[in-house]
Amino acid sequence: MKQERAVQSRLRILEAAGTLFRDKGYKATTMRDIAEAVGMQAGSIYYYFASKEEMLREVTDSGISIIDATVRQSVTGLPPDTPQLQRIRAAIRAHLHSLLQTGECPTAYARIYSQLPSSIKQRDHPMRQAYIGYWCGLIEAAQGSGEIAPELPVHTFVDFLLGSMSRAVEWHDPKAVGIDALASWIADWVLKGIVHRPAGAG
Amino acid sequence: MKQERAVQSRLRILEAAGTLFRDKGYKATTMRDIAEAVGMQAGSIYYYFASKEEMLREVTDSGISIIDATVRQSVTGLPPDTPQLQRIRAAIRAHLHSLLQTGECPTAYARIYSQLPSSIKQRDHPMRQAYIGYWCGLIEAAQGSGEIAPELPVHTFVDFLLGSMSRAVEWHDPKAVGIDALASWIADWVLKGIVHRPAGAG
DNA sequence: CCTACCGATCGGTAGG
DNA sequence: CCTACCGATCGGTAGG
Repeated sequence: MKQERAVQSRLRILEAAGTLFRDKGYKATTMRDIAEAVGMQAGSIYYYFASKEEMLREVTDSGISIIDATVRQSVTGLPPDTPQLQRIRAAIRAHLHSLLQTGECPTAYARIYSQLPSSIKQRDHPMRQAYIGYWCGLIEAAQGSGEIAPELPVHTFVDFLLGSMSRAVEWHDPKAVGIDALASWIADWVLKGIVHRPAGAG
Repeated sequence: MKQERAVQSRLRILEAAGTLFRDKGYKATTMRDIAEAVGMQAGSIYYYFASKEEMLREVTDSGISIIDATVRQSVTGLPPDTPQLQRIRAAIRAHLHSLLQTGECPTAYARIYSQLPSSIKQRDHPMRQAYIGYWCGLIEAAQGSGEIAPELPVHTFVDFLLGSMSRAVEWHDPKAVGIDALASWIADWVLKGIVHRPAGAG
């Protein structure tokens, strides 16, 4: 029916907007860019969205939601006796997958976050904090089990780790290194370090 | 004399532009924003700069140049017998200092790089590659001396490390953690890892 | 969904 | 450096 079609068009527009926001930034993307990408006239977008900012809101909401859900599911799906370090590894892999492979919204979120209007940043803040808090919980659980150094400043480390992965969208080349290999490397680097240990500890 | 004054005004404009580019992004910053920040009229800026893009070019040039020079000097200034790992530590500290403390251009560079016009990206490419190459050399030297694991994929690791530090401009809070402390932590994390080693190796 | 259009604002220029 | 202004383009609206 007609409502089905409208929902489809809405999604097509949102996908085009996410792609353009990701590639050009929010301000640099015009309603006419988005309209052209879906074969419409600029004014027609307002049949589906109240404003440009509403589109941005939906793209960022979708971005952080997908990342959060992907990571939590990947950890929840592990056997109950999985070591904490393996949970962290699964979370790293899932986070990178969501950023580099799920679609345009998570990538757009990682790329344009710093220059979002403050109204959207405020709205986004609780979800972002919840996601960071989940990661802190993962690290603290590994400290509790003795797998991670107890003196590690957890929150700063989580900021560092999440930031390092967000930046991967700028330099990762899927033709050179697969996502699973990259995730495994990054996990090795931050868990075991890169110094040479001939005895093979870690 | 008058030329002195003109040079000063040029610098003031460039500093204001860098600050605004850093905080709002390139497209979202208008010539009228910049003019207002230095107490001029919008048209007056064109007495000093041919275009908005010329200002962006000077800001990004200055940004990467400062980062590159700061890091190289910090390593060159070390005693000749300094271990390779200590050189890497010095480079991490210098890179973070240049990003978080030197001024607006390095921060602007790190923040807006991904959305630069391709003409500027192309112009910037050699300097960027040279900087990344310098880091690869530091890591390879440490592999040569046996201090870093020989199987480490150097280029990917450098992308990861530089990206992780660039992102620190988004989350670092100088009131919570000083730059030197942060640099030391990050060096510990990627060199030694965060796993708990009661024996205290590394 | 399109046509036709709006007020505002943009980067940039002419002339002083 | 300012005043005054330009053509283009922006987000958004009215009416169908």
